[in-house]
Amino acid sequence: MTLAYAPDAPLATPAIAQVMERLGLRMNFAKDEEIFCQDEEADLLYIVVTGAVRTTRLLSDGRRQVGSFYYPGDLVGLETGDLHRFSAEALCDCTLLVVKRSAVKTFAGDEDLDRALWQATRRELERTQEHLLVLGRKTACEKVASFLMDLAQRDRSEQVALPMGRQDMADYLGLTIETVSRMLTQLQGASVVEFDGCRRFRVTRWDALERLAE
Amino acid sequence: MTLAYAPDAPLATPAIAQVMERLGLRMNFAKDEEIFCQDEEADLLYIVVTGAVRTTRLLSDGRRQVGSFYYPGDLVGLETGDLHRFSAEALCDCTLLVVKRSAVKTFAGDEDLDRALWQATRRELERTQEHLLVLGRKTACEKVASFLMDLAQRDRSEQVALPMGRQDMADYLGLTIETVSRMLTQLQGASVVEFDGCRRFRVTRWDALERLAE
DNA sequence: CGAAGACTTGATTCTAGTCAACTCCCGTGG
DNA sequence: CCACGGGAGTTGACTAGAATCAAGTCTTCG
Repeated sequence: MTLAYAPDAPLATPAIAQVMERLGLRMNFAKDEEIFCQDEEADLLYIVVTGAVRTTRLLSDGRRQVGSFYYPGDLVGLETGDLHRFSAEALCDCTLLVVKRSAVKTFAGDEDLDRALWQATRRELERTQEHLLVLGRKTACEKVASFLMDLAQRDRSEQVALPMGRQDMADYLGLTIETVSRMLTQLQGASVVEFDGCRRFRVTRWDALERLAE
Repeated sequence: MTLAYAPDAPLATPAIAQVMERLGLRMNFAKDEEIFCQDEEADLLYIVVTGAVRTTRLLSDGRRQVGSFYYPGDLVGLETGDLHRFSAEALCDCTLLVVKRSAVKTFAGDEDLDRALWQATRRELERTQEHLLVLGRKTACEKVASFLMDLAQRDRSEQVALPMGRQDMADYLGLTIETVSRMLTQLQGASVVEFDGCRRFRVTRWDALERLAE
């Protein structure tokens, strides 16, 4: 069954982007630089302008879960009440628009903005629910296939870039790097995808990928 | 590390409950009756009055993921854009308050209501993120332990009721019923919890349960 | 060119899944 | 009230899939 779910639609609407442009500050982050930290107060809201961001959460013994990846146009920092429940880090050098929540709040009367932020929160929830299904009920191969599928759908060009390393993929999918690597090799062996170096691939058989992603 | 996370706080605020009381309809559902269906249009919003509800999502081959359980005071049906991404079913005979989204929309000017609904969506997102962590990075034992912990925190009485069967627990935790059963036996063997029949338990060692839940 | 880090591959282990039998409830009807 | 039956839950033996441990190889970058 198919769901009306567009993983590639950006989270920020024009209404939000406009306000953030007006009130916000452009900031650059280096690869792996921390944008905000788990358990820190959630003061700011971000839009990715260029580059990509990951959110992560650590268990006390060091196990890590990647919550999500964010690309240009995505709102980051919604995933939260008063405290950040995840950390956010730059996946590569990137530029973000940053704005104080309190500054956004002075626009509270602005119905469009409120509605847009709520809408964005709902879309974030939808993404998280898709992710839940992947973690709970898919095999390693299905996880990796659906991950590549999501990326390829977002970036419709022939060559799809993987902005994250194997460890990030593994921690996103609830696997180890070795298992991710093996599944990638397997998908290549089945001529479903074709890698050109380890950070760039091409889907050679969409139907097969779709079927494997379940 | 501890997070300011209260899994037992109901999702509906007084502002929402008040409007729903005014505009809503009380409906009864029998055990296992469908409340709404995956891929159906999302017209209605629900508050659990008595009983409990589960949301589920099916993969084409029959694998099932339980999205969440809802108890009295919880809002159900937020988890959605225009189409329901999950089905909802009564876990036991239960009563819900039902209201049309469009009816709520006529109160759009009501800032409190809008804010409360957004807030509720954010709390739903938080719950989903906690669930994500459990599915992605915890072992079978930790999954079961943290599940029992959540239940026990919600229902602070000595004897905690399990309103769901083993299959629902398994599909919520991404396990099989056999594994859930084994882990429950194990936790009992370690004198962490004590079962009185298979639908009722008591936490005998909170510290141990907390440690096992990670 | 050399070194460090990222990725892949192989051998082995271990956790959770599968399949099958068994037990315990619990409700029903004699 | 007890016997029976069926569904839910538990337990055991075995298997499969992913994790772990340990080399390797490929990249990238100074």
